Formats: sequence, structure tokens, C-alpha cells
Amino acid sequence: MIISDNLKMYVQKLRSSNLRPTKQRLKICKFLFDRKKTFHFTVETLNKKINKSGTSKVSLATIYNTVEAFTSAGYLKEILTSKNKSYYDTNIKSHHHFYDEGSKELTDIHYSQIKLSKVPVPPKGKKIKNLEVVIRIQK
Amino acid sequence: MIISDNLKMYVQKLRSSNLRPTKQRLKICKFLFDRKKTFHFTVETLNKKINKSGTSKVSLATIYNTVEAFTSAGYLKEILTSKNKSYYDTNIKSHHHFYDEGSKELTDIHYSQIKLSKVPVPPKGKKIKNLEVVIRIQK
DNA sequence: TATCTAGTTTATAATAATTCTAAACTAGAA
DNA sequence: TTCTAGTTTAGAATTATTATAAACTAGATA
Ligand SMILES: [Mn+2]
Ligand SMILES: [Mn+2]
Ligand SMILES: [Zn+2]
Ligand SMILES: [Zn+2]
Repeated sequence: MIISDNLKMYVQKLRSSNLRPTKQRLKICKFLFDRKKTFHFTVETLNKKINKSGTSKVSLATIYNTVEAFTSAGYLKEILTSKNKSYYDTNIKSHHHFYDEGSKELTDIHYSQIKLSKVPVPPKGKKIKNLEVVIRIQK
Repeated sequence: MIISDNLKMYVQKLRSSNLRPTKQRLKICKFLFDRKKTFHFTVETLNKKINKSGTSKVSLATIYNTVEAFTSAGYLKEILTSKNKSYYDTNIKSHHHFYDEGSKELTDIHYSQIKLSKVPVPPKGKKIKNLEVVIRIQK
């Protein structure tokens, strides 16, 4: 993940996906991708963070639209481990997760931390799109 | 899974979990567990099946209550692989799943069909509650 | 630079799944 | 038979998400 003060990189990225680099999208890009470490979030938490300090607001509809657009474009990964709520991941590499049932937080497990020595063949006519391990943890 | 014409077994099972064997719960037990093979369902599909033919109706609230009670009691397993909707599994043994993104159907992968030769240690103070592999498939 | 238009944002309504509420009902202990 | 805690139920409320449609804007073109 590259840290940048200017937004040229995001402008290009968005253009390459046929997404206009609007000020809302760039603000969200900056928040999501201008950091050393990837992280997990929900629309709810993203909305709070984006609309925190007195800056110009981004509507909830746009937060939803943007998260959806970024997921389709492959900038985000959707994680379905929690009931009634989608999580998103700025780490788009293939990897696994711990899911803490208490705190409802996801933690990455690097791809290499889990080794599958035996995997079944998918049903006839179907292809494997991805394989993910979720380890549910508790106190 | 034992097939039974009489309901004594379910009555006992329910009593042992401090659940009164009401006619609604027994009807749902019969539908869920009186079969050779386990299966996956949603509250929506269960509700339709339970309330199909002219028999006395079970309210949707009771379907929800019962699925929740049976999951807590360990008769059902909740599967969170789909957006905005919980799936449930009458197979409560530890096992894995194919999830078909097209048909939105789950298929069991027997525990022995996947071998994990390397698994990470959980974070300090946390215990592994379960580990599940989901293989998303597509045409 | 001014104009134009498809794409975007937004407030708000609509939908879908689920949970809550509180009144009526019932299993089963006493 | 009586009593009561547990259960069922219809319907309301809540939560996350998606749809709608009017106002706005990026950026291509004149
Ligand atoms: Mn979900
Ligand atoms: Mn939902
Ligand atoms: Zn992750
Ligand atoms: Zn299963």
C-alpha cells in the first residue's frame, strides 16, 4: 500500500475503472488507502469516520454506492462472517481471518499461515472462485 | 440421523434442553430431523415448507424463535456465507461448504475432505471455537 | 471558455430480514 | 383442577440495505 499526499494515483485508479474521480470518492480513497496497514470496516463505521470532523459531508447513500463500486472494481473485498452486516477489507490479497465472536472484529491470517494439503474438487461445471478459512474465536 | 414415526425422541431432546415440546416445535423437529440426509435452509424456506399444506399454521415469529432456540441448543448450526440472510444447517458436525454464488446454495464438504496441515495459534487469551472453510464456486 | 450530457450525489422512500412487544394461550407441576 | 412460567402470535419496530428521482458536476466537445 503506497502512501501519497497527492491524489493523482487515486484519480488514475478510479479512471481506469470507469469511475469519475469525484471529491467524495477521493475522500473515501484517501481514508481507505492512505495508510500503512490494511483494515476491516463496515459501512456504519466508515460513514462515521468519513463524516467525523466538520468537513463537508458525504451522504450515507454515497458511502454505500462507493463501497459497492470499489468492491466491484476490486479495490475492496467483502467479508461475510457476521450476522446481518457486511464487513469490508482493504486487504484484497487472498487471505484468511480470525473472527472474534465477542468483539465482532476480524483479524487477518496471512495466506501462508494456513496450509491446505487436501482440497475437494468442485462440482461438475463449477469453478472455484475463492477459498477462505474463518476461525471463530472467543475468550 | 434417526428416522422415527413417533415423537418421543424429540420430546426428550427438547426437554433435555429446557424447551417444552409444543406442537409447533415438534412439527418443526419432524420436518427438520425426520430424514436420512441433513440439509441447509433459510427461515424463509423453512417457513414456506412448514406452512405449506392446509395444516395448522405456525407463525413466522415462532419459526424465528424456534430456529434460534434450536441453534442455541445445538440442534442446528448457523451458516453465514450469504449477504443479508442467515442459512441454517441440520448437519451439526464439524464440516465445510461449497457456496454457489449463482444458485446461492450450500453443499457440504465432509470434514475429512479438507486437510489443514498448518493452522495459526489464536491471539493471546482467545480460544478457537470453530474453523470453517468456505469454497465459493461459480459456473 | 461555454455548453452539454452522462455519470454522480443526495435526501428520502422502499424493501427485506430480523427482533421486539404484549396479549392470548398452554404445558405440565402442584 | 388450578396455577404459572413458558410459549405462541400478530403486528409494530428496528436495522441494514437498495431503489428512486431530482439536483449537481466532471469533463468531453464546440
Ligand atoms: Mn450476513
Ligand atoms: Mn438485513
Ligand atoms: Zn482481512
Ligand atoms: Zn452443511
